[in-house]
Amino acid sequence: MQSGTKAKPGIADDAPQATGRARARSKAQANVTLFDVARLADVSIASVSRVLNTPDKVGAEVRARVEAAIRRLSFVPNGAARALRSSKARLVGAIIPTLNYAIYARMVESLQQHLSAQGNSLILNSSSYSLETEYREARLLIERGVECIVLVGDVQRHDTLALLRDQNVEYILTYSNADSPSVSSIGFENGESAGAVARHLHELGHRSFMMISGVSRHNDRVRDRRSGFVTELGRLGVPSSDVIVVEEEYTMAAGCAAMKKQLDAGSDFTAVFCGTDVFAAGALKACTDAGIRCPEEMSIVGFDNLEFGEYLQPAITTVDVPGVQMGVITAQAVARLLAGDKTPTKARLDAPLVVRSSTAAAPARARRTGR
Amino acid sequence: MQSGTKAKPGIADDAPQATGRARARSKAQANVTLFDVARLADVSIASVSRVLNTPDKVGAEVRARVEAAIRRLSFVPNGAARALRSSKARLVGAIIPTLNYAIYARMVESLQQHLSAQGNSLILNSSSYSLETEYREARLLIERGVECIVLVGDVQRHDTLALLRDQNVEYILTYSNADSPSVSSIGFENGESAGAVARHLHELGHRSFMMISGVSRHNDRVRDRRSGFVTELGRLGVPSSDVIVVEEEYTMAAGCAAMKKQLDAGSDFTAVFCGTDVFAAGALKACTDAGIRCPEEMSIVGFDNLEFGEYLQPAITTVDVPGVQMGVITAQAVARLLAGDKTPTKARLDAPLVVRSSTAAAPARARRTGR
DNA sequence: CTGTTAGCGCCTTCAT
DNA sequence: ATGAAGGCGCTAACAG
Repeated sequence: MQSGTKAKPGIADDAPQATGRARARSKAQANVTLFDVARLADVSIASVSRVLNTPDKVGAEVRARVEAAIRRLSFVPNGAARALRSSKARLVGAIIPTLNYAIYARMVESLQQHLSAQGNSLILNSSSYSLETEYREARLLIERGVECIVLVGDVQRHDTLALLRDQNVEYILTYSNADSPSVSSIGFENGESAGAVARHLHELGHRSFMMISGVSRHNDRVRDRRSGFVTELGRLGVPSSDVIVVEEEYTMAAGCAAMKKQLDAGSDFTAVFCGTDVFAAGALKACTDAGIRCPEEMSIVGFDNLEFGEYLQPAITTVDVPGVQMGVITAQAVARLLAGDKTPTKARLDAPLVVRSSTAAAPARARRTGR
Repeated sequence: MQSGTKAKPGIADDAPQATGRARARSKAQANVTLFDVARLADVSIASVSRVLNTPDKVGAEVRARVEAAIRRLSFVPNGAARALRSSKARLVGAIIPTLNYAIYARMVESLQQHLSAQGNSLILNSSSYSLETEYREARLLIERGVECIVLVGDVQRHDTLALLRDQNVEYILTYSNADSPSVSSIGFENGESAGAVARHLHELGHRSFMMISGVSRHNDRVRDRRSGFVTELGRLGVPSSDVIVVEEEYTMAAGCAAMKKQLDAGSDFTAVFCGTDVFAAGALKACTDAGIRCPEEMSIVGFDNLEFGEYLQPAITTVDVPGVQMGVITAQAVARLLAGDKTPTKARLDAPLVVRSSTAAAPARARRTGR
C-alpha cells in the first residue's frame, strides 16, 4: 500500500481521502507518526527515523525537508514505541523515603535536573520508610521500563535487590557507604560525622549527653549516626551510661517533646546531639520554653544543615550533608550505566561539622570527673 | 508454529532446546514475555493477557496455572508494549518550580502517593521558575507518553498549553484559581489570604507596612499575594505610599538582607508581611540582630505555614496553605481524567490565617493618624 | 471461556 | 545516502 501511494506522488495529500489513517488536519489528533512526516517530506520513514536519531547519516537536503515536516506537523516521537523497539526507555526511577524531608528533596531536585539535561526522565516514588512499599514501587518502576533505579540507604528487602538483578535493572545506592565493591554507592560516612560531633562536644568539656535519634529500624543512616556518636564518646572515656538516647519520628514536635521530657525528668546532661536539624529546632524550643539558655546552659547540635538552622536563635551547630553533590554524582553514574559502562561508582563525600552558636563550653556546675 | 508446539504438549519444556527464544533458566534474562508464560501454563497468550487485565473473564483453573507460571518466571509485563498497544502509559507528569521549597514538596509527595495507589507513576520535573524550561519539560513529558500533566500556577507560555492541547494531553493547574471554566484548576485564593493578613495587622493598629514579596515576574501567586495585601490595606484607608514593597528570591538570606536594609535606612513601619515563611525567618533574624523585639516593636507575618515557623522565636503568624489536600484532590482529578471523564475539576480550598506570637499591637509611638 | 490474529509506532539490518 | 521490511511485547476484536 505504501509503495502504491508512492507510485502516484504529488498532491493527493490535500484531498480529504478516507483512506486508512487520513484525517482532518484541523485540531491535531495527536497521532502524527513517522509515516505522516515521511509522506509530507516525501521520503521513507527510515530517513525520518535517521533524522531523529543519527542526523549526520542523512543528506542535508533530506534532513531539511524532514525537519520542516516535523515542525509543520508538530510531530512528537512516541516514546513507548521507541522504548519497545530499542529497549531504551530513557527513564530512571528513584525511591526515596520522603520528599517532606528537605535533605532528600534537595538531592532529588539536583538529580532530576541533571538527568533532564541528559534527556532522561525521572519517575519519583516515596516509600515512607517502608521496605514493603519500596519493593512494590520497585516492581512498578520495572514495569514502566526504567533502566536504572536510585535507592536510598543500604537496607532494603533482600528480594528488592534480587528483583532488580533478575530483571537486569541497574541500581545505585545513595546516602550509602555499602561495602560491596560491586554495587554503586554514593554517600558519606554518617558515623564519622557523628564522631566529629562527639569530639567537638567533648572538647568543650561536656561529659554527659542526650541524643535524639531518628527511628533506627531498617535505617542504617540513623544507626550509623547513633553508633558513631556513642562509640566515639566511649573512646574519649564517656561511658554509654552517660549518654541518654531516645528515638523519635522526624518532626520538630517530636524533638521538642523528647527534650521537654528529659528536662522535666531532671536528667543530667549538658549537651544534646540531634539526628537532624528538625529535632534541633524542637529541642531548642523546649529549652527556651523551660527557661534554659542555649548555649550557656545547654549545647545543641543538629545534622543535615537545613536552611532554617542558621536562622534559629541561636544558629545551630550542625553537619553539612552534601545533598546537591550527591544528586550530581548520581546523575553522572546513571549516565555511565546507561551508556553501557557497568563499572560501579563508589563515591564517599565529605559531611563536615559546621560550628555555629548553639554549642559552647559546658557549664561549670555540671562538669563531673566521675560518679 | 505455536499450534505446532501445542500438537505435542507435555514435557518438552525442560529440554534445553535451542529453538528460537529458548535460554538457560539460571540468571533470568529479563526477557520473559507473555509467550513464555503462555507456554509454561499451556494456554494462549491472550489468556495470560486476560489474567493480567481482566482476571474475572478467565476460568479459575486457567487463572491459577497462569499465575503460577507468572510467579515461576518472575514475569513483569512490558510497560512500553502495553502503552504502545493500548495507548495508556499510566504515566502522569508534573512540572513544579522547585522541590527545595517545602510547600511544593509537600504537594508532590501527597500527589505521588495517591497516584501510586491508583497504579500510576509520576514523572517529576522542576522548572526553576523558568517558562522556557517548563515548555521543554512539557515536550519531554509528552514524548514519554504521559496522559496528563500537573502544572503550577496560571502563567505558562502560550505554546506550552497549546502544545498540550494539540497533543491531546490533559493538564491540571494547581496553586491556581484560573477563571476559565474549561480548565481544571485546584488552588486557593492567594489574594484573599493576603487580605486577611492586612485586616489582622490593621486591627492591631498597624498603619505603615513593609512587604517582602517573591519575584513577581511570571508568577501569578506572588502577584496575588502582593496585590491582595496592598489592595485590602487601601480599602482600610492605608495609602500605598505607606506600604514599602520589595521583591526578593525565596531564601532566608534574602529576607534577612531585605529587612536589614530597611531597618538601616530608618524606614518607618511597624509590621512586615512576608510572602513566605522563608522570608519571615530571615526578617526575624534581622530584627533580632538589630535588637528590635518581635512582636513588641515589630510584627512579622509569613505565608505557607512551614513546619519551622512554629519553632522560631517567637512562633510566626502565617497563612496555612493546603499542600497535602491539593495533592489529594489533584490525584483524584487525574484519576477522573484518565477514566475518560473530561469535565474539569475546579477546587478552591481554604488558606486560613494562623495567628501565633509574632504579631501584636502596634507600638504606641508609631501610630500615626495622618502625615 | 479460550484461542487466533492484526497491528500500535518505531528502529535497524539488508539491499540498493 | 536512502528505501523496504521485519518484528519488539502486548491488547483487542473476532471466532469458536
